[in-house]
Amino acid sequence: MGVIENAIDTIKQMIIDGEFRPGQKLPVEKGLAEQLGIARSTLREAVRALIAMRVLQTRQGDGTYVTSLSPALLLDGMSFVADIHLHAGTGEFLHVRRILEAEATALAAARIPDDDLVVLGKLLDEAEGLAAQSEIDHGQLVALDQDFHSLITSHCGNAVLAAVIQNMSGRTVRARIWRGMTDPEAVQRTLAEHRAVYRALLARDADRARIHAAMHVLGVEESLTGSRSFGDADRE
Amino acid sequence: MGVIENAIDTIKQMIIDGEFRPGQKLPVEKGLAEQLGIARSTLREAVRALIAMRVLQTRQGDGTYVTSLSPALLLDGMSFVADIHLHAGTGEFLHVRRILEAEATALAAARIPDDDLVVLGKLLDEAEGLAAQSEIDHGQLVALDQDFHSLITSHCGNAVLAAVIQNMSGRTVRARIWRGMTDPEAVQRTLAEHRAVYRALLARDADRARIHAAMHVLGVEESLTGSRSFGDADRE
DNA sequence: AACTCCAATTGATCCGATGAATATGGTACG
DNA sequence: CGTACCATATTCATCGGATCAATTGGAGTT
Repeated sequence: MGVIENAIDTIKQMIIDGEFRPGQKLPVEKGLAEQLGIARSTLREAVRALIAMRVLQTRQGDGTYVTSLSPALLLDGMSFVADIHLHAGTGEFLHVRRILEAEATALAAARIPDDDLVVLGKLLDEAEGLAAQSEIDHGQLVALDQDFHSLITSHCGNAVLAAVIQNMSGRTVRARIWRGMTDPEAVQRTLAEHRAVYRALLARDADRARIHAAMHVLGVEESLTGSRSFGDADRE
Repeated sequence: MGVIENAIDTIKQMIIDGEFRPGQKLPVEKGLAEQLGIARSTLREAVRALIAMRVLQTRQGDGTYVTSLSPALLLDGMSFVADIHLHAGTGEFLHVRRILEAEATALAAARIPDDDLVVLGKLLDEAEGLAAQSEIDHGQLVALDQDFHSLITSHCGNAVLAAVIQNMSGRTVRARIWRGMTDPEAVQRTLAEHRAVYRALLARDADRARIHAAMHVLGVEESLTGSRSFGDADRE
């Protein structure tokens, strides 16, 4: 095994063993490099790999720190995977999201506080107001859509589940979905589905919430795979 | 934004744009560094980050290549996330796995070829033979368990779904589950659940397969969260 | 006590050199 | 002509040091 891979594993293990704890500051580069018996540039490459995994974080002039290591943080590299597979695998990612989001929405039905139900209602109102305009601001709709879904899933009681869903459709995918909705009717249908989910949550009805959430994502899936209007059909 | 982050994004974008395709060889380090206007060591740190994401791969003496970029490859960094959260978040990961594996098993009921059903049966026979010994080889059981589950989920018809499940319970988690089964009765129960899933698949009964798969993972969840026999209860 | 400013600390970036692994092309042999 | 072997060039791996830039913390001032 290479020196760098070795250093990466050593640092990882030190974290797993609790020698370095979340939020803790690591020794200075020179010191840590000597401790591991490697050159400073080599250590930097190892550190850089761990930064990419969101395990470490550096602040120039200050030091290198272990991140919070929260699932949400560590799993957010997944959105890049979703983005890079825009061409072929979008449907597969959405399928996973459908399975998880249906379940998370059902779980949230029993847990979401009344306050946040009010917020959801306001998000819906805002989105519907936006969609009624002659010039639809798709960027704003994407943001509202993201807020709506993540507010719900954040109350499913499982941080890992919420994080996976969040990253399952990356920002690029989500933006593309809404951008593809040139048909005003599709926008209306999507908003109606959102409201159906909202009503099920209001009624604290987990089963209805699950079904409406699944239906909603399924509608998105079909609008993407059904109508090949995205210019990617040329590749196998 | 830092020079390195810039380089990482540039290379990513070149891949997304198709300038660098899967399997393709990148320019030599010195050349690419000059092209991006950065020093070679800086480029190496960027490349190292992309290697950690499984986007690039280097072969000393040969060159740097773009990987296949398959979802299975890109998502396999997730298992590290699962491993690092052994202490607190195991239950949450298993919950996600339960949701996904139930669905994947149901999907596989209609798709798994007869040949692989035969293989599944053999895996079960082997595991049961192993469990009947006086000295149980837990390592071997873990391997068979992994083969059993991944053979099923690989036939769910969705590579992303299969990859996420595969990584949802990392090797460390899985090993720990089996190691925790000091009670021979628990081993027998687990094997019985495996066989129930197998029978449902044989009958091509998606609903039964889904329920038995969910039941199986749930049993594992409860054996972990119910009996705090893993020495991690000292941390909050 | 609060503020300003400077110096030490620390990561960011660059550079050049050497080592190690691989591929390639040529050469000798069958 | 084809194959096996070998020398060499190519390329990544690792190293050590130099300089730049950002942050911090304390000295000095008000």
